[in-house]
Amino acid sequence: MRVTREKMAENRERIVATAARLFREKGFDGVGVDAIMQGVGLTHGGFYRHFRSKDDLAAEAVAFGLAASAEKQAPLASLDELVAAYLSSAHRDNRGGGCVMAALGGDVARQKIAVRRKLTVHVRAQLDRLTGWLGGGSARARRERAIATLAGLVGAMVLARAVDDRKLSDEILAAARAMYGKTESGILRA
Amino acid sequence: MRVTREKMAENRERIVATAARLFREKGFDGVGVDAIMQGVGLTHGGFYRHFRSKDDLAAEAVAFGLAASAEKQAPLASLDELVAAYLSSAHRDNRGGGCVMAALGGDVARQKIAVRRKLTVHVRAQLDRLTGWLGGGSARARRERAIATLAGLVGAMVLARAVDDRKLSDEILAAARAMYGKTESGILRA
DNA sequence: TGTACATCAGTGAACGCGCGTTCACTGATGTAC
DNA sequence: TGTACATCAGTGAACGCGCGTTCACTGATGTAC
Repeated sequence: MRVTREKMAENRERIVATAARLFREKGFDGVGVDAIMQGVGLTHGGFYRHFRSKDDLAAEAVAFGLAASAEKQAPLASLDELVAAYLSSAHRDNRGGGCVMAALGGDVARQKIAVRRKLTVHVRAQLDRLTGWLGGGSARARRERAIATLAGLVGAMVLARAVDDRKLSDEILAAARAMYGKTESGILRA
Repeated sequence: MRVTREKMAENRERIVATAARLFREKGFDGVGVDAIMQGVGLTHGGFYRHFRSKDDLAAEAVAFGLAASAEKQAPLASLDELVAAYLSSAHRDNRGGGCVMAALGGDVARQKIAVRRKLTVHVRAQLDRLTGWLGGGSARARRERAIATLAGLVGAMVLARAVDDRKLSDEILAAARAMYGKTESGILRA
């Protein structure tokens, strides 16, 4: 049943991508190695030809999800575009393909150090990016606004997903969009 | 081994309180019935004299944690006091005794409906409370600011806990305190 | 290029383990008289 | 108030199940000649 080297590399990538999606959807503890391999179309036994443990995969899957976020953001040219995309109902309803911080932020604190470190690097990068986009004020003030904005975005998405009422969820997203985005009316601007 | 009715009631309460703490610390899937009962000083078999299932307990434990938050907030007289208490390093380091939204917000979306409903009621109450505290502007503007503030507080706590760097974590809390609190300099004010 | 053999990606049964839940049992509590 | 008995909170062994991980095996791939 051996497969070509290219096929094996492709399989490995699909395992990581599938895990990145399932972990975000159901949490680290909510998905087993079996479910991930089944999602890829393989059987669980082969998993350990690719990874030393489930924790190893978790670290790679988180890195994959964070890299995907960074790629998605690359074409965005302003804070307004980012806020509109981030605080959309499409993002809320696409937990498995969305922001790792919002989907797994609470779980990451309980994960192995490799996972936490990768998320920390990402947070720093996001803050730098936001600091660049937030005009006006001292460097320190811009940095503070970047932190408050990132926190607001992540928190709004967590709440919009946690709440069991579509109208309230939509209201949370709309209010957060108004406060964190929109260059004209947004309040977190210089 | 039968115990008095009062003792039984006390045991039940201790199970709920212990579960509320452990669930916040380790997540719903990270704590077993056995660990909870051991935390109370009982054996796991007796659990089902008190609750129909672990899910049942989860709903009660979440309600307990939310009620505890409400009680803690009762003596607070202003947004500034709330923000200072919420965005403290003591709160960050006391996940088991702190905000349910920050500790379990990400997990709640995957829980049974009873849990989600209880959290939703709490979010509404928190927003009403914040709306009352945020002076100035139209009712609609105050409500929007309340939502952005709640999101910012929860998001800042999630990030401060997720990040694997004490200095960055402290910086996140400090920046969020500056932006969401402090009547004078806070930016989310009318 | 063709052949012979070694390698090893993937399979699926099996492992030990911890989970949520059940149950026969114990013995102190609660109650009927 | 005191006695006899029913109740039932808590115990700890046991249940089926799914988990992460291991392993003997298969057979296509990769390589040496």
